[in-house]
Amino acid sequence: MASRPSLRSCENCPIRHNAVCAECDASELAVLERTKSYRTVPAGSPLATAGEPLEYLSSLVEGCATMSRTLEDGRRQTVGLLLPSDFIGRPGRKTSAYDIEAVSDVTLCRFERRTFERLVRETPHIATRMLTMTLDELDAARDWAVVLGRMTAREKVASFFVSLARRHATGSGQDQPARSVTLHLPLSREAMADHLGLTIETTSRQVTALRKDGLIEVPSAREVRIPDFERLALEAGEDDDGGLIA
Amino acid sequence: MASRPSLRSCENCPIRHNAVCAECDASELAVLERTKSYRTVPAGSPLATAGEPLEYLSSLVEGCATMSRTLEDGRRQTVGLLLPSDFIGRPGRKTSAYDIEAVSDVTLCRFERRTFERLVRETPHIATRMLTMTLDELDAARDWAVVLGRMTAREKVASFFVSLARRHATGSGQDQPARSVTLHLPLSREAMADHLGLTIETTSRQVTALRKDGLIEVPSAREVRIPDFERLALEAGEDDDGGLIA
DNA sequence: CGGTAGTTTGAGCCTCGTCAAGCTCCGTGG
DNA sequence: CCACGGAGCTTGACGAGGCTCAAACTACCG
Repeated sequence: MASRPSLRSCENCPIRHNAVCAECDASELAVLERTKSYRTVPAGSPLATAGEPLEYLSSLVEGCATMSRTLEDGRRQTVGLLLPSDFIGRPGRKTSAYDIEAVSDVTLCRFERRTFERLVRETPHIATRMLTMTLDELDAARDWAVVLGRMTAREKVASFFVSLARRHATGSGQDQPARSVTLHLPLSREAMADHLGLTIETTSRQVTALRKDGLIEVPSAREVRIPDFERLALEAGEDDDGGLIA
Repeated sequence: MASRPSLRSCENCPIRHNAVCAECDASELAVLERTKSYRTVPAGSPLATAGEPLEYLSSLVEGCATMSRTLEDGRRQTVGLLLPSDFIGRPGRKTSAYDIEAVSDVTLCRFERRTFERLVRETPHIATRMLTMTLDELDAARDWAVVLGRMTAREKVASFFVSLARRHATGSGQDQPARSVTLHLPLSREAMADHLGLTIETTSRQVTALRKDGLIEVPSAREVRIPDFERLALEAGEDDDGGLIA
């Protein structure tokens, strides 16, 4: 959680090979190092507000944030879970379409919006990486729509743990989660509920049910151990290839 | 529905200014004209199958298609409604992530996948347009997640008509639907239900309810007239700016 | 030890899904 | 001209899954 000693150098950056800069060569990195700036914000702070100007575009370096929209009557839906290497903001747009909130202490690698827009225009390696990342996010958003639209509460909760385990694995360079994994939950039950389109009570009940069925262990409210990943993935409505069951 | 007489020329193409080619200049269009080919497919035909190779990337020129995923037990969720100017397929990926099905007779402007990938690499105007369109689709997918996760059946159906009216308006060059609009529904009740994460029965009941409340008129099962767009938008959980109520 | 935020559990209700029947629209054929 | 049949849509009755309201439990912190 603490900042790395030499965060200023792109070479040692923890998200060097996954973020928007992933395809950049040494000379392009040099340009980025001149224009970037870091900012850390404590858990609970807003990083952006729906409809409000967003002056900086950034990569999330450390921590976790949620992207959500809240309706007048208080209903809230999280539309994206932001983890290290994820990009925040949209080049070419002055305002944020969503509320973005740090759910843990967060470190950002920021670029002034106009500067970054120029970088996208003039650096093909950034433009192509940006496109690839956006296409990946689009697939993820559509996959999540299947969860929101068609899955039961139990499947939703199982799907959430499965996707967290997957991102944890790819984040640490594996391409498949190990058979058994222990996850730290970045989200409270309430934030999980907002992500899953459920109430906090239903979410909690389903966590309990999965635990009683031996599909997960819950050492503390913010930790989940998955003893058999494949079995949980099946519970989430997937086949063993990791695709949704055809 | 019938093909335009001179569809071969990009200049008169109905989606010239909205599709992936929108930013191209005359010389770039000339390249596209050499490599593109048209294909028409009848309503009900598959354009792609989840997990199967997709040889051609294309722009939808005329008609309507759905992008969906079906679970083993038959539950289906539509994750995108494809209308003229929408892009089909993902450069850099050999297979389709979703089932894509023509729901009306469809005309496609196609490019062989490898050819198009080269075009994206070598034509900045295509790459930037591709990025803009993908970012727009991402926003649309996230907005739809709010509908799927947090809206009631009534709000879902109202939201669908509202978004159809908006796309109808922007497709015909306005930026706001007129106060009263008549829509042809491209989707059957079943396809609507799959898009909304509802059953066909609930969808039908909510259409009836909106009609009885005077929010819509239903001259035939495939037509909807919206007498007061603002009033329907409010029913869909939006404020008068077209954003979701803050 | 008391206070508070987060979580879990319980009881009852409501919305939406399920199952089933009936209706409308059309095309076909007697 | 009407009987027939099928697909798509609507309507009804009923039940279940998830939401609401409420209370109790836990962990953490002053």
